Amino acid sequence: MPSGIPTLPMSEIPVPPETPAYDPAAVESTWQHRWAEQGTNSPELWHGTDPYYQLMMFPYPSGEGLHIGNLFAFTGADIHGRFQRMQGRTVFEPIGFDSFGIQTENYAIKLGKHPAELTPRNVDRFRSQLTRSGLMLDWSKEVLTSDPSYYKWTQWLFLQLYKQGMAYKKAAAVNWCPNDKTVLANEQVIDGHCERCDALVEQRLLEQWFFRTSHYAPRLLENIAGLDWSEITRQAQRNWIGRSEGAHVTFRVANAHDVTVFTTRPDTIFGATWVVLAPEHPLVSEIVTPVQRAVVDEYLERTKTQDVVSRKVNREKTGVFTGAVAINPATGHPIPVWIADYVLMEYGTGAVMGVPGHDERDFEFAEKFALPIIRVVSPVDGDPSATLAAAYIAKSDADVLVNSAHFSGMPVPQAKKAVVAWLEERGSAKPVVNYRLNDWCISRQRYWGPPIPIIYCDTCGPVPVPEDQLPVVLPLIEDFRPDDSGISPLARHDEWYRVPCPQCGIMSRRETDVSDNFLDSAWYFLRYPSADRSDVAFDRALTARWLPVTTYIGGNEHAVLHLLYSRFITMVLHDAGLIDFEEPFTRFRAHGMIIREGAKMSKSKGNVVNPDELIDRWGADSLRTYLMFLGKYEEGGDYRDSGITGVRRFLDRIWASVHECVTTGTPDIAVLRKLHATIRKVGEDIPQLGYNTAIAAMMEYVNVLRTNERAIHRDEVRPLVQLVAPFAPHIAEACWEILGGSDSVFDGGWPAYDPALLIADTVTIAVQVNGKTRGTVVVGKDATQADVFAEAMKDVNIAKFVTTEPKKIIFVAGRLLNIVV
RNA sequence: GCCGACGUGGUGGAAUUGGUAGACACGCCAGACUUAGGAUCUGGUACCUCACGGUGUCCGGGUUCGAGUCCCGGCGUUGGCACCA
Repeated sequence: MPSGIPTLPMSEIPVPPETPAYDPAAVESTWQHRWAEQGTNSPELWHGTDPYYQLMMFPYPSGEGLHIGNLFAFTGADIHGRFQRMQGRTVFEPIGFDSFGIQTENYAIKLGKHPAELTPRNVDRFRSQLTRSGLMLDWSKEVLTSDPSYYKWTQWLFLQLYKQGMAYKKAAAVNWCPNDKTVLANEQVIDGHCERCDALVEQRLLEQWFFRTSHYAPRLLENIAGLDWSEITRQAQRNWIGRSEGAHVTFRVANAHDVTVFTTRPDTIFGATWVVLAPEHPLVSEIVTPVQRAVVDEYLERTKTQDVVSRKVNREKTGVFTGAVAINPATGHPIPVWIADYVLMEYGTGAVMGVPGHDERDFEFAEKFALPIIRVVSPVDGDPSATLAAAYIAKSDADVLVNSAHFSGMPVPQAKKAVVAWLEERGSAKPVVNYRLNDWCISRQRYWGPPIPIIYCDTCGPVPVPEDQLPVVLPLIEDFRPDDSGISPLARHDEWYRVPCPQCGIMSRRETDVSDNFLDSAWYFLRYPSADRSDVAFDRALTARWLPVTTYIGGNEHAVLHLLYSRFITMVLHDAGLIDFEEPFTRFRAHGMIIREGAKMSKSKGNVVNPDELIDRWGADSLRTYLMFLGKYEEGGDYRDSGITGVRRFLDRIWASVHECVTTGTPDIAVLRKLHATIRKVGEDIPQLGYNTAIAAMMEYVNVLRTNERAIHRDEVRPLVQLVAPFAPHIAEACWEILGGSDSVFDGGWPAYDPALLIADTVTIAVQVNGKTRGTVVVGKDATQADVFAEAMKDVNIAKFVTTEPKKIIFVAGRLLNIVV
């Protein structure tokens, strides 16, 4: 042992006091009570220095209770928050419950209970589970989205959007889930099926409230570049917003309005041999010729009643000719105008030009209806007259236009601009950027949500409920279940919805839809600091002090909707002058998912693990640490029952070391070196969520600490207790107290490492011959290439491979020597 | 179809970002202490080989003194978008 300090001979080791067994249940309940009594986890929001807002995605309080996935997510966020606190920051780690919404309502229906009865029960269970998990939560700022004191402000928020012109009502074909009996947002429809229950989704036409998310599409996209977020999440948002550059091109139609199409390939216009409208396109009825009227009407009827699946999944092309003729603005040739449901009214202008030579869908359409196919793009050395057996999609920037008048021979990228410019001069095109992002439909024909605060008056029209009359309280009704009438359950209660108009006083009617559950969660982070205030949604000064959120941690299943809606709401509030920032989450990290035996945990697979049982058996500290040890936090991991024992042993050894340690003598220098290396490693890993490797490093240290029969010095364990504290807070507090720490270990700072102790006197250098490692040599830290080579040649197992004069020697100081022969 | 991530022992996973592959842990094997062990402690554990040694990070090429890491081409798993013009 290279230690300068001799270890004590056995006879001089003081007999350690009897070590009490580590009893997690006792330790954890003691400290949970103490934290609650002393308000340890409730920071001083007005005066605390260096505010750090550590946010975790609040849970929906399901009937099953907290599951291991929640706990994994929360623990990771909690460790990060506790670490920041130990760095001296004032950390605010709030919690609440997303207790409104369809999930809760459906669960209540399934149990035959009322959601208002079920919710408090579920929330209570969650509270106790979260508490016994040892999270540093500030319960004094809890929010509950289904409580009038919260949804009053959700309704207020709706009114702010309304005032800003960001909320509007329109009749829209909506996705109707026949099973949940509700309208679904586009994003809740997966391949034509309901995201929640997997039923086939149908189309229905209803009057709906929308938020103008599309208005913010450019900014929502541009700002992504400046966000410190997980890259997968940023990518998902970009895909969802879906920017594409192209042009609007106008086609003249005889005796009717012009038809404008959106295209990303204006360069292919010489190959456009028809124009096609979406069935819902407003120009359809105007354009159709009398001869074609009957067949068009029949087609419209067919597509209208068609369910979403046959449209989205069965992609056989259908369509009808309208009888109308448009003029291709590039060629001047007349081309037919068709109607087909492969064109979507929601995207672009609801009309496209058919370029069968260079678009797969158009090619199919041309084949089916025998429309002409013209090649207008070709590889440079290709034959412009070669027939097309399939759509040719330009793959190379070197592809050129052909059969395109004076543009023939021009490379595609250049032609995209040139053709638009040329058409623009003639007044038939202009460059545009189009976004995939649609407006957000927030109406729900359900019961368990905030009533939308609007009153319909026969004389005044839609009138917002005055802010001083909020909240519009959701009445307790027994017949809250939806039926397939398509109207909200509240619409069955005229005693509730009949109210005088706030403007003129005549008897009017409340809006009976409630708002989307995603609206509840799109602003909860603004509410937390001001949760105890009943006079404002959020206090302006407090908000300025605590927001934007410093670090937000959550699941990537919310990468698109929740995060995008939150960003949208924040932007609107910013533009309304109500807050000073336009992005709510400075830093966002997506955690991975916990799987078990290679599969996602689910009740149907029977592989769910119950955190309560695990805490009973092993303790919350062991469970927390084990969950973090499974794998990279941002990638998740595979849960196995057997693994937790290793972590428990690790904590047992810390417990034993704390009880056995002595204050006499001095710490062992080799142990100290390892300790300081560990302090550095853990301190570097935690901020980047490298929890698994941080734990491994601490385990390594404990292995070194407990090697050999020697007395462990207090100064060798005290910093370890601090390092492990974010992971295993209860045992750390108990150990901290035993070691004489006053107050909480979380207010005791973070140990510093001594750089001098990280520099070893000797280094081990790998010696390779022709790139193959043949051995190692131990040399002084400043050894030169010659020193190392000489040392290496003393080792016969290395020297025997060096039979001739080396051709070349590569030396990496402190690392390796490679001898090339 | 478009965009992205990943692929390492029996298992979960490490690897200072091009420098001793398999840290840490589970499991397994052996030993110690025990009336006992699903407790604790010690040692071993990628594969082939008695050994010398050889092989090895999905497969095939390449760059390099040196590749799990970089490049090209496949295969597989997985996430987002998708009749989006």
